[in-house]
Amino acid sequence: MIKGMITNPIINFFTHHLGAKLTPLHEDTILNAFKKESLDKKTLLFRQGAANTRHYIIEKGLVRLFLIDSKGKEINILFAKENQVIGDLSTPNPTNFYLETTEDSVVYSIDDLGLQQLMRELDIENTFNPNNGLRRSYIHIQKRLVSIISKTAEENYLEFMHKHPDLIQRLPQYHIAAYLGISPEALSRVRKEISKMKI
Amino acid sequence: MIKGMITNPIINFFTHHLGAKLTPLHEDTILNAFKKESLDKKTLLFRQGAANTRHYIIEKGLVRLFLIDSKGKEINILFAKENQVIGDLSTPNPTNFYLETTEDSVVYSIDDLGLQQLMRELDIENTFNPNNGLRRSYIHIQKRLVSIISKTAEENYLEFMHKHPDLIQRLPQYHIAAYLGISPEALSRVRKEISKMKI
DNA sequence: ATTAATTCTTGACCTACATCAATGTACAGC
DNA sequence: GCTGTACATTGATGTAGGTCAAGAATTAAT
Repeated sequence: MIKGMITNPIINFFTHHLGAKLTPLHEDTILNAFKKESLDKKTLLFRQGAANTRHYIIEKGLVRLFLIDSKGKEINILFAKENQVIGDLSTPNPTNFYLETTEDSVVYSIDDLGLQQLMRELDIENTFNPNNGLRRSYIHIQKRLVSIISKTAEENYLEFMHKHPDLIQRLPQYHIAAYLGISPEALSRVRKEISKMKI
Repeated sequence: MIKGMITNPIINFFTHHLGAKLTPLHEDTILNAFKKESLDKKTLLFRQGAANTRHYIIEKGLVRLFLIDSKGKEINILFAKENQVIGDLSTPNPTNFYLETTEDSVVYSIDDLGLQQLMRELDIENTFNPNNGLRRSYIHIQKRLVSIISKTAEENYLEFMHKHPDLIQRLPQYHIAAYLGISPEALSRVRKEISKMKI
């Protein structure tokens, strides 16, 4: 076991997010279950209609989950960066989403069946954990729904800024606009207003 | 075991939603873990700030989970009717929500600790079920977020109508408006347009 | 049945954000 | 270093839905 292994994003996910305690043997089993890939910026990992989409753990880079709405416009559902997990929960059923890198990235992936098998092997399958990832994701998206309904574009952008100052740097503005549910032009104007305020 | 027990909403929840197979002894354990209450319309089950809020299974009636946004306006997060489950996932932490009956209702409730204990006793905690309720709820709210971002009030109302024709009858319009994220006046105008179209 | 309380509708006006089009800016490839 | 492509800004104009206020229609209470 080399030292760097401890901070491997997969191991990190299993220990921190799921609260599992792992033996070196466990770690080995886990690492072997995932597939590692290095990907260029703007690589599509899956597209709408694909079945059995995989779960991805990001080691390096930035990835976005998005869809194309009935008017043909992209909406960003979720971003995932280093040590975060992303995928479509409706897997193995066909997805409505696209998953794409927005930077050169290194990712580990596993399909849903593989993940279930792994969880079973490790005997940490569905620990009915009040703080499990899905529960937190649900709470998060619920808040986002409320924000989009009740707050202005400016308020939502400011909140995004405070929560994700790094993403403001790493993403083009039109991707942030497509996450906030506004047009790129509107975001540009919001930013102008904010910069006025700060002076 | 009387015959009616089979269709008890709690037993129904455990068998259908969780896919558990229950012995009569199990059923007894489950039923004893819940508290039954009969409530008048507009009864508040919990309010914002309350800790350790309970999970509710509705036997009869209709209940809404809502919050009051930063501008003082109510937003309906979720409705639950017969055989449905409702509660706040951040329990046992303090909630941001209010839970209120919109009709005279009969409900069964359990606190989060009790539910976890029950699941452990029944040894059904560890079913890593890809179609579990939370996963479906997440997918549902994700769709709703996209709809609110990308569709018009009219499209969203029509969709609600098709999915929940019964709730259209049972809820006052301002509660539906507060679910769709629009004002009651706007909903009234949307309905007028729709009724024009139908003629 | 009358009255009172809720809920719904309508009109007038307003505002946040969308859309379209043009111009500016900054990187990336050669 | 130039040139093309991607991204951001700005202005002009349109529109969905908000807000406020008044009245109509239901529903509930006595």
